[in-house]
Amino acid sequence: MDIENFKSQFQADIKNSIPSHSVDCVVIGYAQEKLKILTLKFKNTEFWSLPGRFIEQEEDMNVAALRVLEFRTGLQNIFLEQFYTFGNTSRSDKKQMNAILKKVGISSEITINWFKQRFISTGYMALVDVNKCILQSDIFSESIEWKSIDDLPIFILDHKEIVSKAVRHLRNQMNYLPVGITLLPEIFTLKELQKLYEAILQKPLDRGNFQRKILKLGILIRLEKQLLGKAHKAPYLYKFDEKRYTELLENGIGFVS
Amino acid sequence: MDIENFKSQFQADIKNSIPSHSVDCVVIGYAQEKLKILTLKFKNTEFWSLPGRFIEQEEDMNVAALRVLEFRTGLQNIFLEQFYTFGNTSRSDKKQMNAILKKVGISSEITINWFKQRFISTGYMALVDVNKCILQSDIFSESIEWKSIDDLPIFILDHKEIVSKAVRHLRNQMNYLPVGITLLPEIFTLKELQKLYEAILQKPLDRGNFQRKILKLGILIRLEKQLLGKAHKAPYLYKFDEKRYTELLENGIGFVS
DNA sequence: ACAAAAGTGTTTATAATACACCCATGA
DNA sequence: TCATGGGTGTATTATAAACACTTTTGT
Repeated sequence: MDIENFKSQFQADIKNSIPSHSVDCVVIGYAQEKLKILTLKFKNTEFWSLPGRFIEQEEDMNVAALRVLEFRTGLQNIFLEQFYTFGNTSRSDKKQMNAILKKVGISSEITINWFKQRFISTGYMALVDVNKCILQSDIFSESIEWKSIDDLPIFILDHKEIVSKAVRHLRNQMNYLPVGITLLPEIFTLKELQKLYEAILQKPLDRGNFQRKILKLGILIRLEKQLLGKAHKAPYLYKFDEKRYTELLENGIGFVS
Repeated sequence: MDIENFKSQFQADIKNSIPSHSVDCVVIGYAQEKLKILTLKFKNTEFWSLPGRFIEQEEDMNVAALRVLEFRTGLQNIFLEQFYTFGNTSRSDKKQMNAILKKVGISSEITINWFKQRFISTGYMALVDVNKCILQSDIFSESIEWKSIDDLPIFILDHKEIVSKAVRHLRNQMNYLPVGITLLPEIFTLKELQKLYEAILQKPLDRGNFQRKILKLGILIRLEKQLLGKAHKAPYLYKFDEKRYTELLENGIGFVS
């Protein structure tokens, strides 16, 4: 799709969307022992944003979120959860939006006026395996990247606050979220699982206690040992017992050490 | 204000509000050892609703919620917290709205069309002392009442679901919510506090363990004994140490026995 | 004296925490 | 054989849960 086609398609889209309301997604992944957030960079600027979307008149709000996620990551059946709706008037910044639209090269009155509205935005948190994502940029953005949560770029509007509220939600609701099964590859070691938990909780856990507690839950299936070529005992590999994992999640899987 | 004035005022209000979005409040009180919900009955119908409001163009969303609460209860500085945003298309029901508006006696095209929109609604939970409220009805409603949470009336649209999600939020977040200080009168006995906790958690608590745990927290100030004229030991009266209470709430006050 | 409910104490079971020990592996 | 990290065991402490004992009060 070329630029002009994209622009007219976009104008058709916004005509069919409900005004003043959008969804913004905080897509959380995990790599190099860090939590990662999916971010988009606006063309010719240093501003980044979260993947978002408007809501069509005949579309459920969570479907709107799911669609933008499918578009951006190429994944289906993504786990996502609404965590907060941002409704302060101060979150719109006409000046900043104007400047960005200009740099990006949007001149259409309709589009500019659309973005000048005061928006209420509902935040969704999604958990994905970064290695399975095929990232998709668009006409507004010059790149789409995973950023570590302790090294985030400059965001537009209140997107920084949206991210921090999502991460807090992740931490608070950890015991009720399928963090292990969504953020890790299918097969992993206990060490890797522990590192994930430490990344989320931001504190070190006792190795022995972590292992005993999580094994006792019966949500892990032990596979053969991993041959690393390292100068120490080879760790077992594990995968999740999906059925039991989801059963237990209902009542919360607590293992804060 | 007479009916015609009210109607034209209402039309002016909706002109100044953002379309497609509203706030609905689940106002929670406590009386007769039961949790209570504030409900409004539509004129000439058997349908009840939650107190709600539209959001003005230049108004923060939580301010919109606060305003409807102040109007309905006569209270200021109410504790309230957003808990979920309801965004399914199925939640609008043009037929039901039409029928109700007719019964209520609304004939204005503008008003009817306004209510025919598809709305996204953000739910707020509020905690109040029922004895301090001065309830305020309006031109649409024939009464405003506290209903026990286990004996709720028939609600319009998805308001039943909104209530149950609010109550679940209350239960889940109990340790982070100022339930005692908002729902009870200033002065109370430990028994009364325990009954409140039992009403929220929906399970009986051990008296001895409850007393010891909560006293150890240091959030209660013991007053003189209560003279009941009953054939048993008189209980102490207590009030909250507000400063310490709010300090502890930050990290959660856990005493599920 | 007795019943009823308040206040406090005791016992037991369970879980959290810290850390120690042995094992497997490649250099 | 030594260092490294993996798997498992144990001792200590803290918390939860059940319930027993004593106190106060009006009848």
